[in-house]
Amino acid sequence: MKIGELASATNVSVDTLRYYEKQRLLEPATRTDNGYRSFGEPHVARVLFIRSAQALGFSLAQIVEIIPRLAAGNFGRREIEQQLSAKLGEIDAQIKKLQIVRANLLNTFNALNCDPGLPVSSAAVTLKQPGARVRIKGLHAK
Amino acid sequence: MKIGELASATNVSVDTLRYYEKQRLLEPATRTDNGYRSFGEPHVARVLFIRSAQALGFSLAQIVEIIPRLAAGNFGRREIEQQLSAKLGEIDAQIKKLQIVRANLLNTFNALNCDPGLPVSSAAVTLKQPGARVRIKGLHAK
DNA sequence: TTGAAGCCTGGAGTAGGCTCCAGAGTCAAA
DNA sequence: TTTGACTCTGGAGCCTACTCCAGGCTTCAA
Repeated sequence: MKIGELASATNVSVDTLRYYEKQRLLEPATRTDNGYRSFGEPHVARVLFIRSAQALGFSLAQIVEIIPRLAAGNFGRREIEQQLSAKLGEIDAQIKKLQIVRANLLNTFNALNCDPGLPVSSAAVTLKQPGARVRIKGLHAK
Repeated sequence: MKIGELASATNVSVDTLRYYEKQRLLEPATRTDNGYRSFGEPHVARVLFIRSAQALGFSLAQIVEIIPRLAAGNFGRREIEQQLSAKLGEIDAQIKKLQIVRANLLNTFNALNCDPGLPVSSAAVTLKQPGARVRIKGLHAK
């Protein structure tokens, strides 16, 4: 199939597919006489694999590293488990970080609601990391 | 104080401080005879404000927009509330997204643990968006 | 035959927030 | 006086994952 067909089959743009090829995420397609790329079913599977791995939070750099080892078959369950569990840890850390930001934001918000409407001029917010109280100078929480 | 001192006081690199000045996040420092920048306490407060706002998830572009209005005092509580609440929504959306990714990852992981250790060769993972079951072909969840 | 759609290549641009560099001047301590 | 730390400027580079472009060839339907 031609690149446009692969694009439709995978819902990935032709530009992106050429980019994947250049990044060695896809094996170079064979070429027809006119120089057009010719892809097969394995390419469809590969693109879907790439997209799924991305959805799991893996970067293209990580994926490009995993692929040849999968292909060679020397990628044991234990290794896959390690990669997945490392990724799980990263995601949990990221969620935790966002939750801290969220809590900080909420504190700022609450401080705002409880305060008399002072003029905001040289406002300065100071935060401490985990679940910190937020002070807004000039709008200050007492 | 010199730029290195401001850097120490705020725990922000000199490069970053010059970058902030260039981006108009910091008022241009006055200069001493030798051309060195000279900062004062307000600059410390400003840098801390910038970092705190960043910690709350605001981009520098958003911060640079907020600052002059804060300085001018024409930034009402309602407007601040709107900005904060919009940001809260963004963060919640981001957390939700990560939780989906996390669930997908966990599914992949579980599928792995329940399966007999088949050789992984042409592995292909397929995902559906929310809380989807994950199949790993060649390692497949039957 | 014509025109549109699709394909090719190499290369540049995008966003965001820095980070690093060269080459030169300044300053303070030993 | 020398050394080393610090400062200055303008500009380039980094990272990720694309996205777009020009200029040119190929294919296909009308």
